[in-house]
Amino acid sequence: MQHKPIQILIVDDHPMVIEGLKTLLSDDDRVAVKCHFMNGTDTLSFLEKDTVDVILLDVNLPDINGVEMVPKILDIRANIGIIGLSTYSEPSIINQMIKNGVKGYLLKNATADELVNAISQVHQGNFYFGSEVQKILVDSVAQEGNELPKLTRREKHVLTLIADGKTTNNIAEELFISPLTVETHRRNLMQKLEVSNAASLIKVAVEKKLI
Amino acid sequence: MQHKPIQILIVDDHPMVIEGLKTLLSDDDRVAVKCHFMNGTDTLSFLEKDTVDVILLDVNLPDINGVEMVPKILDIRANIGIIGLSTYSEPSIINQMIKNGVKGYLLKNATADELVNAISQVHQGNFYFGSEVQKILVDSVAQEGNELPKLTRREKHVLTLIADGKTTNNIAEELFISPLTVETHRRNLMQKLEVSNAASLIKVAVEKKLI
DNA sequence: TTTTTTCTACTGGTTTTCCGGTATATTGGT
DNA sequence: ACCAATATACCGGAAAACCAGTAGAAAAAA
Repeated sequence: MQHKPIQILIVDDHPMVIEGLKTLLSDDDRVAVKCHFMNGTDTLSFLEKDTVDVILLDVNLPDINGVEMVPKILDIRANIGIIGLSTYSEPSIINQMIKNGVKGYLLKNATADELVNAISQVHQGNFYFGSEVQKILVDSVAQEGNELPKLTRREKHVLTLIADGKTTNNIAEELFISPLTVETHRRNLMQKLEVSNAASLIKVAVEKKLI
Repeated sequence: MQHKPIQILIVDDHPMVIEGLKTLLSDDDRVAVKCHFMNGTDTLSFLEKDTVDVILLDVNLPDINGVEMVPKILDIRANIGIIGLSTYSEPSIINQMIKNGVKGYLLKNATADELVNAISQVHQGNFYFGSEVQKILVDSVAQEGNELPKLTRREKHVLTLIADGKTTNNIAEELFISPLTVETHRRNLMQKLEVSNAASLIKVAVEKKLI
């Protein structure tokens, strides 16, 4: 006996991607695209009234960030499976998405097979991640412990001022504190980020997106 | 009398985008998608034997960069209209593409209307750029003159070593030159990028994508 | 082949950063 | 009220960076 098709909701602001997904999924009768939305708010208000089994969620929406969408969706319908979709594989975003509760993640170069696979796996309560995405997950496990150190508010502030080319004295004047204090902050920053001068301090700060 | 439909070639490595484009264009009988390829080499070898009127060309291909594809295509078939396609609007890429000879550029959030419009305009020998893309073009004209200073090969090298936290002496050893020379390079770098210390040097270098 | 740019190198001096510590208010959370 | 984290501040000294100016080789462009 034939199962009832898995109801799909597509959220993506690119018409061509929406149409593409619909076409790719139309050949397979295990899935059925119920509807689509091109922004976050419409999606959420739809979910208040109606539901689906699996959501294909683009991370780059015009109104609400995809990462923020996930908990909002799960808040309304806890048992919807969410599959993240994006063009490029940015480790930080993928990690965030997974933390927030997506069950799958695909890049947009996924094939129809991968798509249907992901959907049915996620619908059964399993996880499914595309091969590139898996590679990223492995990498991020490998460098576990390399978590970015937490900087205090003051340190972040001083950091940006250093990046602006201000000297210790400049910064001290600007913050109405002693230059010696500023230096202490700078030294703590360098220690936390494991560097030995301001130049590489800025480099790793940019790399770790602290600026 | 009905015109012969404009023959289209799609080049994109995302199956869902290909299908989406085909679907979006299928409603309009002024255009006809002849075929598609998912990489640059296949595209070029096709063009050796056959041709089309307009190419929809993704800038992110697995093998050949989209920017480099443009002259290669025009080299084979000078009178094909090329429309660039990308997800995000990066000014430098768009400028490069235009320099290389694309007649249109769209972001992937384009609607079916925009697509068909762009295609027919380009086919008639005109230009067509999406609204976001136009904004970028205007911006890049507005800040003309703010061109990034040209760094010499040596300067770039020194710059990266500074970013790695190396001191003047370290760099001198590594390059087998006098520390005084390295310092001269550093000073020239700071002058060219209009900063007064290594920290902000790195910051602007990153901003201007020199690292 | 000239001319220009780039790479190299120096003198001499000032400023700033960096390092090893130490230490006390202040604030935030439980 | 208490403890941890944060922000504050200091000393003394070494190291490195920064500034202003000059200038000769080498390489690239005209």
